Amino acid sequence: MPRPTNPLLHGTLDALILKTLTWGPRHGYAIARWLEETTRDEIQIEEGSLYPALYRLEERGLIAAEWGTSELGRKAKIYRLTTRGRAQLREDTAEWERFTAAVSRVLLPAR
Amino acid sequence: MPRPTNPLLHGTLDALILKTLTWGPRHGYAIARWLEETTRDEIQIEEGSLYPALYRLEERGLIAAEWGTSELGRKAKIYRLTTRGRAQLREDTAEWERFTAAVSRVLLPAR
DNA sequence: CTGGATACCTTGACAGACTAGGCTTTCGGG
DNA sequence: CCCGAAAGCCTAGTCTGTCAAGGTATCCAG
Repeated sequence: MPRPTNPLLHGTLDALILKTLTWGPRHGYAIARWLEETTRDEIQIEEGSLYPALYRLEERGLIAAEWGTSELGRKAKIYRLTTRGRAQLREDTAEWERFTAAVSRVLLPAR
Repeated sequence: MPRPTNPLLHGTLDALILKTLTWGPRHGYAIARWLEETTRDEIQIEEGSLYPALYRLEERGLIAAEWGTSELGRKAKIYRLTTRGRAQLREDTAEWERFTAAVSRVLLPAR
């Protein structure tokens, strides 16, 4: 039973990527693996979503890329969080908390 | 300063509408007003999102419509939750809880 | 040598919220 | 009496962002 494509991810992926990079620079493929592991496969990161997201973030100056080498010795594009990215993450996180709190007030009242 | 269009809403609007109708039948306009009030304006329901969403839900048999009269005596389309809608809401809510829990594990670790 | 994992990239489709209009009716104020 | 705002509903088109499905190249195991 494959998980249906998840519209809930809309808008949160960027923040998830930024947060991942707070633990240190990583290449794209590793970011996806780490996210899936951390969310216990609850959130699947498709490569067709991942790479466009990385470009978006780089273009906005929130992350910076540099070609390097993966742990396994492969060529890989290593991303790191910029100062602006760190600030954006704070904003995104706050926004996300406000939003989920609002939805919870509707969906899960009296808990 | 208008709030930028919120991609986070993607996918949650349907559940919010269904949940609203668990408190009794309402017309579209009232659903939007109730949601904005309950979320303290945190979530703005645009009519361009609302009405298409209502059609979607009606087409899926999750809500049912009937022309009637609003509290102010105006002509209004009154929606009520169907049995299938109630079941869908349970699923959507569970899905939403799983998803937000996963995101929280990433975004808000060690809390 | 074949298949799978690692790693990156891209095109096109699609879903869904939003913009920006439009319509009618009612009501209150000037 | 007129005008504007609020109550209600509707929709065509745009935009954003995820996804499916392809592609490339390298390396290693069997």
